[in-house]
Amino acid sequence: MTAGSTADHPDPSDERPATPRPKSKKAQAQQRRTRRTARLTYDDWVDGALNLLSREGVAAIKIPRLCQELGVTKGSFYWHFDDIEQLTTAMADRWSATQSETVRELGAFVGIPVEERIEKMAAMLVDRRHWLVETTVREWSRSNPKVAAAVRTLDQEVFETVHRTMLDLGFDEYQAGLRAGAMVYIGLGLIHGRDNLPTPTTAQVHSVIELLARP
Amino acid sequence: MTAGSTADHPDPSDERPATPRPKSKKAQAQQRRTRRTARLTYDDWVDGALNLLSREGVAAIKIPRLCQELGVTKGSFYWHFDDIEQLTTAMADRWSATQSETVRELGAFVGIPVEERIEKMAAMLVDRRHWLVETTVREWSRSNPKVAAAVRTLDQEVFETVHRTMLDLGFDEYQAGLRAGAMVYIGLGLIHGRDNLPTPTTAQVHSVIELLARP
DNA sequence: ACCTGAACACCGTTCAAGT
DNA sequence: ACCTGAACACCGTTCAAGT
Repeated sequence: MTAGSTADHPDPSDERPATPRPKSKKAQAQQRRTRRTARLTYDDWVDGALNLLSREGVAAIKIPRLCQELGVTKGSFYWHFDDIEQLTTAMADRWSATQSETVRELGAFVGIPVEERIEKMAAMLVDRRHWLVETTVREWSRSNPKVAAAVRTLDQEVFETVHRTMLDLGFDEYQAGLRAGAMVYIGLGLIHGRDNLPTPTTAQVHSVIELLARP
Repeated sequence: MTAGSTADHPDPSDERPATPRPKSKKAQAQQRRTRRTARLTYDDWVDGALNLLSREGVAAIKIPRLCQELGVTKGSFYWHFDDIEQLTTAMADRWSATQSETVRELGAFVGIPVEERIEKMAAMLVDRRHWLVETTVREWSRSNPKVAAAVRTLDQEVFETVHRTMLDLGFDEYQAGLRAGAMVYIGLGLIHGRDNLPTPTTAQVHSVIELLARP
């Protein structure tokens, strides 16, 4: 996947208006609630859409709904975007950037003692906050390739980190890959299956991790 | 108009027309390709929809598309169904009945030696045929509560079977629940995550199961 | 009993016209 | 540069009218 040209006509310079907004304090203040006169920028649309997404879910990402939210007509939307897919792509890009926080958090794991790492991983798995976001985003990823790509990157990053930890614990390549894979797939299973089966307790998660991390 | 109409009211006898079709060989032959004169039954619609689903995916379940497929107009659809949700519900019911095959297959596991059970479970996990169906149905379940319920039942049934196996292997209640949960969540993770991470080999799946099934 | 045909609301998309 | 307003295609739904 080169560059990011989603459409079938390659014109990279046109893909994203590069946000040439002057945006004085006046405009910035007006953005607070009832914006009426201030023109919208590309970023305003993406912000508004992500805002809507988090508040009302993936079903609310409809052009009329968004236009109502921003106080403009549908024609305005199509001045900024080629189609609704470009919007979701932009949303996915923005989300990817934001979510790098989680990746950094994972990267920091490598610096700390292995025992603590296991503790932290167990904590991340049981953290309900994560699940809410993850479920929404992964549902969204089913209908959006860009989001799917971002999720895939995160999954691989998680695997790498866990894999590294297993190697640091003294497992050979095969065993480390095995156990890391099991852990990551358990995590993915938890994200998708927690509604169908009794959610494991922190103690149980901890026990399983110990089981897989012990030689 | 409230007489015998299939409106949105509790009237069990009316809920499902009970398929009172005579359906002679003539009609049955005509159903093959270009049906034109034969009237459609409730079951014809459900069959056609499931057929479409398997051939063209969840996106093809549109009323105009289905009508074109069956050679009738949209009005016909609304004589048989209250809305599109009732169609998908009927499809889910039919699928649930079909899928009981998998459940029976699982039930039969309890009768065989534990070592073989583990073999069979590993085989089911690696069987690509399962994944294709599972992925489609589980994607569908995200937008259809009836399908979601059927999937949940299956998941619980799988957990019960694995749990039983762990108990039969000699684990106590806590350990059996722990290890069964880990296995099932790994399976769910595989269904959803196989595109994001390298798919484990049969040998690897086997190793992990042995790891979790060994005291 | 089963279906047609036309209508309506709603969403995505286009475009000429405005400022 | 950014937006309005009106149009069109498409999908879900309703309903009077046909056989």
